[in-house]
Amino acid sequence: MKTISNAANSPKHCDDHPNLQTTLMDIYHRMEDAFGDRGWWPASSTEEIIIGAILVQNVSWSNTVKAVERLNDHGLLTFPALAAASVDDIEACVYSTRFYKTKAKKLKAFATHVMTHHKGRIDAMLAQPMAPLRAELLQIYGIGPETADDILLYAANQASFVIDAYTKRIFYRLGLTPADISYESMRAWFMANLPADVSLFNQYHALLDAVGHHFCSTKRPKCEACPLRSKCLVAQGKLVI
DNA sequence: TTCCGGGTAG
DNA sequence: CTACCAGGAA
Repeated sequence: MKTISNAANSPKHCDDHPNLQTTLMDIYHRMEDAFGDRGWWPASSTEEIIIGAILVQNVSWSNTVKAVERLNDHGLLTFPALAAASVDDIEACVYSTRFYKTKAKKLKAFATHVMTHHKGRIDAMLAQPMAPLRAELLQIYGIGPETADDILLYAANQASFVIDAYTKRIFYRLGLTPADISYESMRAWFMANLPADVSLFNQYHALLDAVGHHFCSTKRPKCEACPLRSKCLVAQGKLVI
């Protein structure tokens, strides 16, 4: 069994529910033994991570990659360039992302925000403390809670736990959270019961995505091969879906 | 709640 | 051929 960072192994900031932390780390290690290092977020710059996070909203990763590459080919993979570009030109680059008109508006809105409020310096914007930065991100058109946490974790390297549809589905099936839990409640639950470690949160979300994508599908989950089968109510026939 | 509305894996 | 994808706005 692999070991992770020291911070992730020491129950420093979360001694209210030591048993729950043990459970969450057990789940983590079972997934890591199965998938190894996922290496999220695959991108070569901070700006590319943010642009990709917006484009991938409810869109497949393969279609997102096409759009990022086209933006790069047209010199639009920076916020100064996006802020100056026409919406029509951006739309042409991100056509592969299903809601391409909405995506183009979102990219331009974020780029304009960085230019207007931070003189184009994304690094300065991301250097703010987590709470005010998260609040600022949520006020930008096109940035909801999941994308804000993607940006905080993968672009700003701050320990904000990302919740997505896979996370909710897997933990409901594990019997650890309600089916209708809110985004903010579930994020707070993870962050209250795990050490605030960027590498741990990064890997944890990436591993949940892998389990969700490969095993824990909405219908016909592949429980027999799932690394979490021994902890899961569905795999043990105790929960019908 | 509904709209958005390309692309591909199965 | 259908299902559904690293969501968010109105």
